Amino acid sequence: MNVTIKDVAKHANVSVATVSRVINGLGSVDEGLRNRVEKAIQELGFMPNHVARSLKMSATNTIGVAVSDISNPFFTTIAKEIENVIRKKSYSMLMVSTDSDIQKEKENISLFESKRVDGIIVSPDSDEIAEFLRSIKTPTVAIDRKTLKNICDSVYVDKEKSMYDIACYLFNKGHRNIGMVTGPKDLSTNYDRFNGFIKAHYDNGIPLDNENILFGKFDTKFGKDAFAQLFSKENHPTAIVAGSALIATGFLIQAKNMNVKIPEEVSVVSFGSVGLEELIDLKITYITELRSEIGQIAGDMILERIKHPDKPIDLRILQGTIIEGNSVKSFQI
Amino acid sequence: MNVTIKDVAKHANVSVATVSRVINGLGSVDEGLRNRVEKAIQELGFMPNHVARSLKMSATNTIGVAVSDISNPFFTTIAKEIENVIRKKSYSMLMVSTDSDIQKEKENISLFESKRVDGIIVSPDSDEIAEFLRSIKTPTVAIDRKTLKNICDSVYVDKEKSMYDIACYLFNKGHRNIGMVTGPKDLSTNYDRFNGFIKAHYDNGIPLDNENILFGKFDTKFGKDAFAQLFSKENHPTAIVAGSALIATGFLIQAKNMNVKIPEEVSVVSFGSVGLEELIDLKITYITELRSEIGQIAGDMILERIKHPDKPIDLRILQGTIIEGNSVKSFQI
DNA sequence: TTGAAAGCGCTAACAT
DNA sequence: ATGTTAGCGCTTTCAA
Repeated sequence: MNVTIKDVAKHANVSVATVSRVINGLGSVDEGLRNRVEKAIQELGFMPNHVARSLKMSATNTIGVAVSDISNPFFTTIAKEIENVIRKKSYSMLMVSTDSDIQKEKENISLFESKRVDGIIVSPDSDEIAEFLRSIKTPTVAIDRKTLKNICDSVYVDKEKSMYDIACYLFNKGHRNIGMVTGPKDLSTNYDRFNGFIKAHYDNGIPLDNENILFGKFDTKFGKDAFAQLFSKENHPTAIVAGSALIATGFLIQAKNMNVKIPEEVSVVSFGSVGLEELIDLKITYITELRSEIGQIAGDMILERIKHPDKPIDLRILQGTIIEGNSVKSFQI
Repeated sequence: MNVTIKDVAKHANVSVATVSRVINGLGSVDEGLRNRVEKAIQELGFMPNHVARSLKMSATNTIGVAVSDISNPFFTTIAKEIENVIRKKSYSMLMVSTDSDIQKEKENISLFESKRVDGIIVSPDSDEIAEFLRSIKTPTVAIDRKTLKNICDSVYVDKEKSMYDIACYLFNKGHRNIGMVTGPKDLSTNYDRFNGFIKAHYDNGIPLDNENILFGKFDTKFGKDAFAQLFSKENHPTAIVAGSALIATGFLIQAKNMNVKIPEEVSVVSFGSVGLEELIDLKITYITELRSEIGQIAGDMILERIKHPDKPIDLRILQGTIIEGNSVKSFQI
């Protein structure tokens, strides 16, 4: 049914070995033969079968990418960069959503292994996956997950440091009562934020009110609810840190609903750019997420790991930068 | 190096055929043997090699998805639905960005063919690709591209009808001078909008000012520029239709900059939800894009096509619905 | 420089 | 019910 290398060989009156050499540009082959073969390929419309090649070569030139939600902009930006990097080396990207379901996550990784992808890039939503990940032999890179740093190559922004920096930034502006609102408590990335928050308080000798720390979901609704809750407190924070741009957007909506002025009545800082400044006369101060960088590095790392399967675990910890807007009030000290 | 079916067979003291039967649950195999095989699989940590299976079966259980930008929310929402549909039938998704580059587009499709994907889903950015698409034998589904409807299975929202409906809606509200701002002129989806726009004018006997029609890019910046241009006209439109939510966002920003009140001074309607109403006290009237539906249908269609390669071309034309906000002023007639 | 042939891991037709 | 074996399309060693 499909044209094979054998058909080409017959048509060009050469051996399959010669055809293979021509296709791959390996070995030396006589000018005349080469032309005949190329003509035959043209005439028959031959396309090399990568499946057969993969079987023979034990390499599929495919990278599997498993993230919780392939429609989440954080991951799609990263995926785009990954694809951009690996395509240059003739790799393709197999993408799956794990829907934050640990079972699905394992199934997907197993599927990747069965499909014999050459490398896997993951951002697991639970640390349970760690031992499973340790058991697989396919090269793996973890993105945005500090907890896997001893298990496989990892690249992530140091969220503890990010939060630490933000808190210190606020302290420097004279704030002494600040809140933090972020995603699920059991995601390490939120635990990191939590640690940075605590450490900053400790290092600056500022007492910490536990009620100022709210874990929930990375979405607008939780941002709204959390803002209302924090702002309704007797002694409400003078500044609140949002664990994501969506949460920060929730803040803005709720602040508007409650007629609370930012930054006059409460300051806001976000993880990642909110990007609505042109629409709302307010530039939210934020710390960079480095999505593109993460994607690029993850792509580089997986290729590197495939090339050198036995080199020691590689680790790339990125540091975010605070981009100042006008959402933080400065107190006279 | 890797455990194969042969190793399992040896370890369990059976033939490879028996192992294969156990793995695939086909044919009948004695209870005792089955157990031995399963134990061997466990002990050796055997994972079936899908590459070999694919070669043998001439089926990879993989769908290739090629869109212009895998970080564009329109496509990622669709991709998510596609993956959701096909995973249930044990298919995986290979994703590539074509960056609106026709050359890359062809390369990607060729790559898909070489990788022997069982089906391809595309949303080409140029009609040039049509003849190329016609030449391939792999089952193909086109999304959001009316022009391919005679070449392969297609699913799209009828943008001509959408625009027609919007224009009529505005006429009914008493508008007689309306503008449209959309993406690239050479994208059929914009040509469709154009046609609907013209037809609505014609059918309603309303004269059309060509200067009211602006083609450009599907982004915020173009939205801003176009709004400024249209609104600066001597006799500016009383309503402007945005070809995408990003363009509409540009309108909002520029309206704010120019201190133009919506809908008092100019009405706005958008293709797709802008989704900022909570933040700006304005619900932009829009027509639905049906992203999820497109993705789901595309997934169904490609599976169906794979099952029945020779059935006649299938076509699913969806109709958007106008969701009324408060961005359109009603004139007394 | 070129070709013959083995073998990658699997499925399934055929034989037992 | 189970095993033997050919063959999917390719790469590559080895021999010529």
